[in-house]
Amino acid sequence: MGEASIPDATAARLPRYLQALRRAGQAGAVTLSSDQLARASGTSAAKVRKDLSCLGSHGTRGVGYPVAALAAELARVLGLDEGRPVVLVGAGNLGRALAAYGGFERGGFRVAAVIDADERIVGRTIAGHRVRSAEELPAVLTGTAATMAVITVPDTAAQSVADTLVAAGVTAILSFATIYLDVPEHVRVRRVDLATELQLLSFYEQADEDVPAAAG
Amino acid sequence: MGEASIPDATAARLPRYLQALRRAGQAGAVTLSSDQLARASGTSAAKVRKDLSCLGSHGTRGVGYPVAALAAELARVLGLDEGRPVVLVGAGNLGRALAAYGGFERGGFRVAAVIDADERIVGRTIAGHRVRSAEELPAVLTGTAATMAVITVPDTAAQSVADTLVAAGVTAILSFATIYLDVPEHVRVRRVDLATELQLLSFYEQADEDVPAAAG
DNA sequence: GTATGTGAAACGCTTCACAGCA
DNA sequence: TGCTGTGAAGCGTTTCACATAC
Repeated sequence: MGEASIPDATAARLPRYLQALRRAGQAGAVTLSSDQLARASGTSAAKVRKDLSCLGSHGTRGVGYPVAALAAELARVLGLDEGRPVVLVGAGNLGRALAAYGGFERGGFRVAAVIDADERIVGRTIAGHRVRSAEELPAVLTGTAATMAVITVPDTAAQSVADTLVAAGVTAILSFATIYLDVPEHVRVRRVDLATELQLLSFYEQADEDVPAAAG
Repeated sequence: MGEASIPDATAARLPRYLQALRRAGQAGAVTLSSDQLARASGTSAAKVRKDLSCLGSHGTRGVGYPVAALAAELARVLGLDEGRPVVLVGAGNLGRALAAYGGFERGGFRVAAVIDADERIVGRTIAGHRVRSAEELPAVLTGTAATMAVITVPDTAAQSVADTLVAAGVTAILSFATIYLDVPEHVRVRRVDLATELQLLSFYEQADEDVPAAAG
């Protein structure tokens, strides 16, 4: 059949394959070999083949993978067939930047609403959306049928926002707060944290200095 | 001894431990058990103990880990002893938001310079830094001795910026571009991508819908 | 000839279970 | 009694190598 059950490590790479395929398609490519796809998505050819074999056999031996068909298949598996509604909570610097960044639309999503607790911001228009107040959050979620949310509020408010979101039926949260959110088991949270990423890079820099003979 | 060689999976969790410890310390905690630390950093007690054992024995049986001493040790291992200089390339919406976000300082870093190619932005002051032109990049890197950089420029410019950074001695890059950067082996790149994160969340939502019997 | 699809081996990470120490 | 530190077992991921198909 198709995707019986996809390993976590594979799932985490599917969005990157989709991105690489779309870019290659826009550049005019009709087929891509596992090696080319690996290069464009920063993995290895063996991983690409193993990963894509989870979705069924879409490649042609001696030729490669059909760019358009595989991109469509990946979009389907990822649940991106139609612009999925996402609610953005927090219209501060970061929230506004993300809304303007275009990452939502580029990724196949639709900003269904923008929410902020600060009354000075409520009513403004950001990325074509009138910012709505925190009190409206439950009603907005019901109205838009959104089950995905992005949180860019300060740490102190993040847990309370998450609780409200979960109570209103949200099951997937992308959080830019630095704290670890406590949510029910059926809710998926992914965290993005600038400081953590930089610190990890810092660690590897230091480690490489200590052992400079690695690439003898 | 100390950290003979730290596994990748462990290294990736060290920043989270540090964050949790600093927060607990500010809240007045003196010691933390592996279970408490696990809860605060979103992992498991077994992982915490295994991870921290890589750094040597810093815990006390029957008591837990000393918050202040362990935080200091982690900061040392991560190379955060003094505010490490980081160069921010790209002063658009996202770059400005990150600079204002406070993630650099909170993480133990210092913004050494802000760079942008847009002449309309050059000369403005962002987070206390006068934005400098792209031509100044090599000189700025030499002058600040920065080896870490954050890239928030458009995809089309990202590879060229990365090349310049690498040529000027940068060995760690945090990129918000969606493309995969091609860099020499000794350079570490970490990518943060809103669309990828959302797509992965979307996949798990869809998967959970298809198999709703998972949690009996 | 060229590139996919896939079993099998190798590797690393996580979990378990408990000895050891305060 | 409570919690750390750690060998060993269990599990998932990556890599390898090659049969298979175009």
